Amino acid sequence: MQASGRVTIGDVARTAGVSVATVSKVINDRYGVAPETSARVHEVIADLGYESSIVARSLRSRRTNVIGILVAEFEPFSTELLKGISEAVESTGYELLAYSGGLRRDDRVGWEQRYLSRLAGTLIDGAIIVTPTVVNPRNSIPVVAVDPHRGPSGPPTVDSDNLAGARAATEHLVSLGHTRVGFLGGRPDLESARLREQGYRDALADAGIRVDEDLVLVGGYRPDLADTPAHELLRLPERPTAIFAANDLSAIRTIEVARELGLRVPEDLSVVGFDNVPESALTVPPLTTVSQPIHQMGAEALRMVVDLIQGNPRDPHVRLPTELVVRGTTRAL
Amino acid sequence: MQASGRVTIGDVARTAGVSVATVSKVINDRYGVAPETSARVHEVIADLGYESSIVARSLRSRRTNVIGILVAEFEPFSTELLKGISEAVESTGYELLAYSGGLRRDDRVGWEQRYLSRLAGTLIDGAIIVTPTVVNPRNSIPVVAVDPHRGPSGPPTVDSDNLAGARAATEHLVSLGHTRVGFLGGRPDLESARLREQGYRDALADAGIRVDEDLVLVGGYRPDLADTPAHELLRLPERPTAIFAANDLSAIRTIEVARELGLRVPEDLSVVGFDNVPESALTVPPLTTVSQPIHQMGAEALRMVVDLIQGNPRDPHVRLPTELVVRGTTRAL
DNA sequence: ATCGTTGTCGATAACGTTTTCGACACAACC
DNA sequence: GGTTGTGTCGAAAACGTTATCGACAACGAT
Repeated sequence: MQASGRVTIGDVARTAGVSVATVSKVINDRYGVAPETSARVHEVIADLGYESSIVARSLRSRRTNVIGILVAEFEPFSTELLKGISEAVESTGYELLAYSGGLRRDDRVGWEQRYLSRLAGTLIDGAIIVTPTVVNPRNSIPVVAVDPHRGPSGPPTVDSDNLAGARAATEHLVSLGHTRVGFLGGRPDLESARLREQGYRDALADAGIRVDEDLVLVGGYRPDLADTPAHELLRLPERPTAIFAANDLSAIRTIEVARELGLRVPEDLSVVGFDNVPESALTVPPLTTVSQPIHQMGAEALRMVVDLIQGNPRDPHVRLPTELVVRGTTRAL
Repeated sequence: MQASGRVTIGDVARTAGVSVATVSKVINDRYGVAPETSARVHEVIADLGYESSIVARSLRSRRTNVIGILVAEFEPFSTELLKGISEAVESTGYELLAYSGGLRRDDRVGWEQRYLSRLAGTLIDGAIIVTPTVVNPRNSIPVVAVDPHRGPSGPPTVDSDNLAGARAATEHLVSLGHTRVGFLGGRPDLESARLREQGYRDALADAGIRVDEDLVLVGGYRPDLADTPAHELLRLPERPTAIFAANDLSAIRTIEVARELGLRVPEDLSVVGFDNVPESALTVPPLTTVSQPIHQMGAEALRMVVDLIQGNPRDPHVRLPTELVVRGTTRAL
């Protein structure tokens, strides 16, 4: 009978000869419906292939069993995170909804609040926001941020030890004899980018190497935003012999730029990345990088948001260790 | 004033001193509202940080500008696809919503229809379903499937040339002198798995090698489902000297199993995968595999579903080429 | 017989939005 | 001064669901 495709609860009710209220009770296992009635309704539901609309359901009752993952874009980091989250969700009974608006180049700021407003209070019970700039603590639903971590008073956060990782990467280059080490930065509004730069500076300072500010450029964690600074670094009169890029995508782009300029990696230029996304192993030679346990970070974020939803008390900050992975793009000077 | 977190259109209306209808018109640029009123409402919207709820909006009007990507699980293939889709969506004005229910081990069948019923007609304008078993053509919204392709009469589909790819993989092994080549199959309900097995058989037949049915086992595209058949193959009295696994995840698991059994790859066993997901480069040595242009497949799927939504006439079947990528896990006998 | 209890069911009001349509004021026309 | 337009607005219905609460019947206990 269903007029236009969709089978509604009304269709089920009509077919089964009961009211929509009763059908709703059957679906949600509410008390107060006779066994035979329930059986009949179940039968009709199976017959018609009815599935309740998430949308209508969530509009009415503030509970959907869906956790939202809000990302600006599906790039390697956020999809790795997604894999970790997906593995961890299996046993929880929650469903996953990863959302990404079609962002224009210019409104890449403030998307977090916008997405949250559009989905929260209705579609999702909790959210994991990936690399948000600002996250408003006074939200209706629990929110966990991945990346920012501005001290113990900040919002619930999962991140990794960016400072130690960047330090290790830079120390690795220094130990190979590099003294002119360039830094291609990340998104300036992110704490992780700040910490990675800090680790770079700390390591150089410890080694007694003065930081040449010409060698410290700002990128944005995206290949297209790495292009200009990479060119700039590699065209310097006194070219750096090594570059530490703030994430793998930038490092990969740096290698490409180096190739375009006729430089060999690692013979003429050593490159280190950060993240250890699977793509980092695809370059030739494979990229030396700092590994973040991204899957584990995703799993932690999921556990945290579930705990917050269910009201379980817990430490709202998790920081996981990083580790240097030496592969093929670094070499002694 | 907002009582419980969420700012609704009602709050905006009250604050601006107009009706909700007027606010709605302002938001949607409908005709019939005075410029000054519009300006005032816009101001209030900015002040209150109002964002219309996707849920309520989509419940009422059958148009959301959101495209759903329905997956059983966020594993490497579907997330690669997601990246391709995400790149292609930028210019279209659509938003992306990737959905994955928390599937239990046993209800991995029929999830496509279930997800579709829950989201379609309401939340999303069109859907891309990744490796569905059945896809009902009589749906309310346009649906593009990635993977199945049962002839020109099937539903709109994007896939790759599985047959040629599997053929190339097997021929590669044969050309290296392998005659006992095992096949670790994929999800039996998928056309791609069928075709990959067919390509394997064809190549062996062409080479004049009889197919030993003991060497053809069924897996399921997942590491856990590859475990048993991998063990089985490698414990055979007459062990195969090479294994062609129907996807990279299975191939990677096969390598691990081989290691556990004390076999060296590629010295004692050559392994070829299928897909060329980034993870395939992470193994040591990196995996020889058949490359599918997954990003491009995602982009094609997106273009197709957008065309279908907008009613543009187009060929509902796209098949992209595959290519053998020889890396480190294969060696001459 | 009456009363409370228990079990079953359905009307109905929300949830936040869009859309339709009628109300109203005002200007312009004959 | 009536009639017709034109511009602006709001009341109300609708979307598909859940939650509340009252109606009703059957039944056992007084």
